[in-house]
Amino acid sequence: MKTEELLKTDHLIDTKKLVINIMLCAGKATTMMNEALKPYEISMQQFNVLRILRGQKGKPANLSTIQDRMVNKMSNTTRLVDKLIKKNLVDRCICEENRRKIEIVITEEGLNLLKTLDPIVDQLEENFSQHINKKELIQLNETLEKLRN
Amino acid sequence: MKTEELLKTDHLIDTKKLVINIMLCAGKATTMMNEALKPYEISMQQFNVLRILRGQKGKPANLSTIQDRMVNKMSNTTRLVDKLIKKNLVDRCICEENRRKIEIVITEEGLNLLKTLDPIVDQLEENFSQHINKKELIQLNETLEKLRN
DNA sequence: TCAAATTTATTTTTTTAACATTTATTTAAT
DNA sequence: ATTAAATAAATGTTAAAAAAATAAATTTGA
Repeated sequence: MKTEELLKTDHLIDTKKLVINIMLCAGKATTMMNEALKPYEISMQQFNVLRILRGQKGKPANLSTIQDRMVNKMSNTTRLVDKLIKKNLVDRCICEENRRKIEIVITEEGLNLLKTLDPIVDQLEENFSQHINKKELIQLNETLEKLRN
Repeated sequence: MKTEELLKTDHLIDTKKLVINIMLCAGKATTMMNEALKPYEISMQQFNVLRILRGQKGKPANLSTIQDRMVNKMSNTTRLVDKLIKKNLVDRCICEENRRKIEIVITEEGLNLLKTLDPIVDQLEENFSQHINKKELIQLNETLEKLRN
């Protein structure tokens, strides 16, 4: 094998490793999250939608806004929101300016649930990065952001 | 707010970012993978099981071995293997030494499919890390491995 | 204006995952 | 040797997610 090919193969191994590492880390984070949220009978996706809505600071969000900001863009946001409505964590009404759109807001109850969950999730996120130091953490975020382009 | 608290808050923001970044990157990789595999009517998980079996180099694997090595430990490996059998990509028989176990091997057809998919997936994995340089790639893998502990 | 295209959301269908239960086999204990 | 416990996988059921099809409202452009 030529040197060039060797270098190429070597690089390929690292890129393969990267994909696996990313998947395993994401899997670990997902498992941690779901376990922490389980007692509250809320899924990670539902939790994330609630956080997106809180981030709106009262301003209602429509479905496509939520979908855009969701981590796992799932196709069926309607039903995800349905479930949150059933639990009284969010409210929905049709937007009067553009009747195709719906307006979704987080309820008081939803905000309270988030208030309960916040410290739990904070702790969990801290734990997730407990094996790396501050410098590595910052560096890691920078590199991961490049990957997302 | 005291300096200590400020530092803590600051750190929390970075750990939150990390979790989101990891999720988004994993989501991107998953999407890329699934799209590439779609024309071959095989899911990422099925593909990974095939690769695990190829890695056995002829030596049969039993269900729990496969499950252990899978990236997303799913509860239902039996049915995943069922689907691969239906497509003639793997074979299954009961292990004679311990008849509780089953022995799973990849078929010639499965190996051929992998041969077709290999360059496609290689390319995709290279693309995934195209925005970072070699040094960053190696550093990234090292840090991610620490996270997995 | 009014049909065609686009946007936004919903519904339906299919696939996958999660959970509990069951069956078959083996190992260990009495 | 017989029973109980443990292991390995399969099955059945229910819930969740993904994909595809449909529906409704709005824009656009002749």
